[in-house]
Amino acid sequence: MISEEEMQIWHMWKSSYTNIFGRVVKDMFEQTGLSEGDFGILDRLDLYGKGKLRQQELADSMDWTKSRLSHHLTRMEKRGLVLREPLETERGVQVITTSAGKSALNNARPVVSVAIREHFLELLTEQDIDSITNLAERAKAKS
Amino acid sequence: MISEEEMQIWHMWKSSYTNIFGRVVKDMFEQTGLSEGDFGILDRLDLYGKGKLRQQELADSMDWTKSRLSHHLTRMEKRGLVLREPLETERGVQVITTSAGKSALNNARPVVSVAIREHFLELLTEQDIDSITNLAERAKAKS
DNA sequence: ACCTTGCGGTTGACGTGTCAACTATGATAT
DNA sequence: ATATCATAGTTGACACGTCAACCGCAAGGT
Repeated sequence: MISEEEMQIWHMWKSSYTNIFGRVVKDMFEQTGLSEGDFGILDRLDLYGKGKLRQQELADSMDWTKSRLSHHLTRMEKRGLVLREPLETERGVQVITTSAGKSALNNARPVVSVAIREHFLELLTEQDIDSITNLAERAKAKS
Repeated sequence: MISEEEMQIWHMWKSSYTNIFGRVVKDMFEQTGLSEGDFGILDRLDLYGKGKLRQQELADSMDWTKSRLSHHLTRMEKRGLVLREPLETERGVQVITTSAGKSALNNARPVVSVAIREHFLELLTEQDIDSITNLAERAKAKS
């Protein structure tokens, strides 16, 4: 069993995340039309693959299941942000950023920066950063 | 703009939450068949209303929109966990926990405790608890 | 050659959330 | 009494995620 105080910690932790993350995502969506997922995908295509990546690599780098990615790409393809092309050398699919995707990404970068700074980084003390770093370490090790 | 390190903090923070929260939710669902939302609703009905609550109060206490709650209750009603009854004295709807709902809740409490302890509390130092508390304060103030 | 295995990806069903539009009803002002 | 307004709740469309079942294709073993 868990004490009332411990349960409070849990609730505070959840609501902090929900609030902050929600604000960042909302700003981004309102100002750029991109969701977190959209941004993550375009970002990785740009950084790791200069605009192209194999679907499976992409899924791995985002820690997403192939199903989740497949669904998401279907939606993004419909909006003209990316397109899919079969690989010639081996089986599998290349995901390619369209020019619309590129400009959406470039558009979004500064917006995302500002939102993260304003809604998240601004709130953090040095100690918080320590905690976040350490907790991330311990949380990852578990998996 | 944001430095590489700052972006790392953001990513670490997101993935810690996703990992930990995901583990808790998964344990709960696998062992009790309840989602976070289900549990939250049944919990509040029990604590604040001895099994009954007006829909709007419930929504407020969970920080959910009425729409979100309405959708969720529709699903829970279908599964026999709660039922809805119009108020006689005023307009509005009473949400009532069924006996199936009650036993699901009692069933779930210890499971939730264990999961939160194992996946979350175990990972925390005193300093982390401080940080969580303070950040929650600052994150709430903003809204 | 044939069969199995595993990888890469898609699909459909369903739970979850948001948003905007809608209905209905109580409260308030004139 | 009537018009207006706010509150309570529902609904439909759609984005997002998970899960399990499925398809197609390479690689290896026999």
